[in-house]
Amino acid sequence: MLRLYDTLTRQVRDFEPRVAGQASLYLCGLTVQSGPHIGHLRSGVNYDVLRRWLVHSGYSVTFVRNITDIDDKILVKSLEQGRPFWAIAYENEVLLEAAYRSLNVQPPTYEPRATQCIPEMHELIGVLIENGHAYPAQDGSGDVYFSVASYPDYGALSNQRPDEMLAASEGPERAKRDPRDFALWKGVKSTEPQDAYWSSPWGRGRPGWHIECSAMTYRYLGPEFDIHGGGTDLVFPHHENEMTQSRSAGHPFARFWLHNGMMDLGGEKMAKSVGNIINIAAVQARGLRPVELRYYMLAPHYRARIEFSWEALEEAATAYQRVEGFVQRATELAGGSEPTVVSADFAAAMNDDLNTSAALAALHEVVREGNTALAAGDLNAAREALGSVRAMLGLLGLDPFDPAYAAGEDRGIRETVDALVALALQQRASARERKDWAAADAVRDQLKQAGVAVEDTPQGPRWTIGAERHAG
RNA sequence: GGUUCUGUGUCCGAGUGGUCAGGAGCUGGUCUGCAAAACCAGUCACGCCGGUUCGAAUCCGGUCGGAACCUCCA
Repeated sequence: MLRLYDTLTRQVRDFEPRVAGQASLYLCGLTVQSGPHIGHLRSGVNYDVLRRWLVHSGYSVTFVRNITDIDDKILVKSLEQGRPFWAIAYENEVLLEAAYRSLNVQPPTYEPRATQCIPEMHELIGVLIENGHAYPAQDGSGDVYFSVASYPDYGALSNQRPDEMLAASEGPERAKRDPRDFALWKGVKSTEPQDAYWSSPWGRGRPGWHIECSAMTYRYLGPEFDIHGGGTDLVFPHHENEMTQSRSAGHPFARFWLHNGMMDLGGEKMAKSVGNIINIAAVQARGLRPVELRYYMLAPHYRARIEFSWEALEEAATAYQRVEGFVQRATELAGGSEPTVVSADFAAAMNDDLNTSAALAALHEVVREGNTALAAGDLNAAREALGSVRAMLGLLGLDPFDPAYAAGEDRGIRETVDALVALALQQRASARERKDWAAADAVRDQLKQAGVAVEDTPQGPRWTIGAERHAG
């Protein structure tokens, strides 16, 4: 039985889906105002693992992850660059998709963009105005606000009392009745790109931030769905406001609220505005692979904060390589095995609020057993361990044989390298035969410099192309 | 001011009222011409002060430190 920590009730609860056998998930995706950094990608990886685990647990999963393709920052860039807002949004969306792919994050079932749901937003806002939860501004600005005072439970998700909150200040205070009221619809401003507006019953304008998610969840998942996820930084005001407006419209909304911890660097949340960001390209420039980054992100629990450091990432890479090494050697020696069953410890860990940290510990147990079997020549036991290890790796999206990680590997080149290395190893073998250790080691050292690591095994030498470590 | 999270061994990082986290590192051993990999053994712990308890790192109170949110944010 899967148990998940729910932010709203602030406790770990049994996951009971709305419809037996089905699970509906909504993840607040990114605002595509720039390329993603690894902090952004953490939520994608975390919820990808949740999704895989739900599928493994027998659920039919509908997973929606949105793209916010219009917001203040995108509009500012639009003006700065003299390009339509959608050009900027789409450019960054493409970068985001590439980053997800490199990390083996599966595409969601649906990936709506905020601007694709404008009619649904209008409908929702209309309902809220009708039932007295929202009001069009009286100053002719075209803004429509949600009235926080109309919803007694406001603050339930973030556990705050409205009277103790600092007043929100959403730009110039136009015509809010209460400073805590938030915009559902923003009327035209002469200072913004004029191609970023839609007509509406309240005049030309653009969406407020929170309404998009309420509209998209309703359209793709219905008035009630199982899990709503996002980073902890979204709890307030974004998720609080989403829940408030959807419930005010009569929708029960999310049954579970999941929030992942932040990726920090230098003691602060990784953020472009702080300037402490690391992206995938920087990781690769350091000689580390995306799959190793993914392992690093799954090593701690999803709700824990990660204080990023290269040292810790490199340690994680070493740990992953240990697992990877077993998978490769076991496959070579014991023959391939399709993924089989996960260990009981692994399943228990995953069911316990997705404790990937404990799950990885369970994985390493089986890897060690498999290595022991290989050392003892017990190929049956090794093959059994291999199947289990691959099953567990697959659920974490870390299987080294996953085609997602083979991208960019050119088979033709691989064969050429294979032949060249074989030639070099022949020379080394003959040097070893005449006990010319210096010559033999020279061959090995040169291969090493070229990025080819040679190991002698009872079955003869084997070689692997290691990730090139950074040189300082 | 309010809300929430957090402080574990050399490092990363789980967890539970009493019995092994796991990984990285280091030391010793096995194997190897040497290495590498692997295996075996060892290494090292719960911010501080009180309290509850037969027993607490795990519960409670206090205290010190760090972070997130209350403004755009994964």
